[in-house]
Amino acid sequence: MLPVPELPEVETVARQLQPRLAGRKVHSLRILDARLRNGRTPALRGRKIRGVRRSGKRVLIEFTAAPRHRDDLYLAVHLRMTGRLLWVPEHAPRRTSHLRARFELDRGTLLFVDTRRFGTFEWFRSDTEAAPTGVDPLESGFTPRRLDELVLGVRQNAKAWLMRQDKLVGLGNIYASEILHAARVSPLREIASLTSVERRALHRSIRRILSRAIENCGTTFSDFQDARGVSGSYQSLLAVYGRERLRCGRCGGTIRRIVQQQRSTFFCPACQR
DNA sequence: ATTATATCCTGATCGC
DNA sequence: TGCGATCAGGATATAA
Repeated sequence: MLPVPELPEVETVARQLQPRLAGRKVHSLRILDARLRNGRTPALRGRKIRGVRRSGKRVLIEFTAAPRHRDDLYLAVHLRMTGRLLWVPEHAPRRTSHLRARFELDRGTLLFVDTRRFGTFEWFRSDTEAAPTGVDPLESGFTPRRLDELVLGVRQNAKAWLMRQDKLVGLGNIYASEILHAARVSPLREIASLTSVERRALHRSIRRILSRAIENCGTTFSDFQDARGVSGSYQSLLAVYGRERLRCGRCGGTIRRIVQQQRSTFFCPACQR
């Protein structure tokens, strides 16, 4: 199973890149896939990387101003399905398939590899401009009250709602199922019909599942020099996703797979009401 | 205005 | 063994 980058995976990528890239000077950027050139690609020569962090589901790379470029610059990399940001120390000229862009740095190279080419580059001049529209579920502003406001008047089912990036930013197909299971809420429930007790459980589950995933993602993506970079223990954390017909670890019921919004949803009908 | 659906893309897997 | 069909899903454009 491929670890599709949702919030915890993107957080992990950003945390691992930060110490390696912060302070590095950029010699050049070569974009090899024209799809990554939406509008103008700003000049990078002479800029340094100030830092790398997560912004919603995107990796935000912050560049300093430079003598010839007076403004700060921000690049938001959206990994979508198969995008990988790989840091290669020194000059290790490796043959990499699906290479879409490469940053030559004063020490090492940053590669953007993306088999399915869904990934995107977006350039911004300030971090407010780069900020996502939805609420970050791990920020302090995401309170139970805020959740109440966000679901107000929405008539979608709980699964579809959780994946709306204009409400909460960062959840995808896998964690949406996991969170609903943790909250004991059926994915079929209309989101605005949840009781206050259920909404409270949902809020808790969103934060708990994401935090726990972040704690464990170090083992999911452990090695940025390996283009595969993915190993096993991720799967053992999943309570329902990909576990159709298996037993629910909480109640012993049988996990079911249904299709919502053309996407698989996994849940336990016995304990998710 | 809000919600549902088709589309992008390519490697892996499935069925015959 | 081979080959076409199907599946996977984040976000967006388009349709309802």
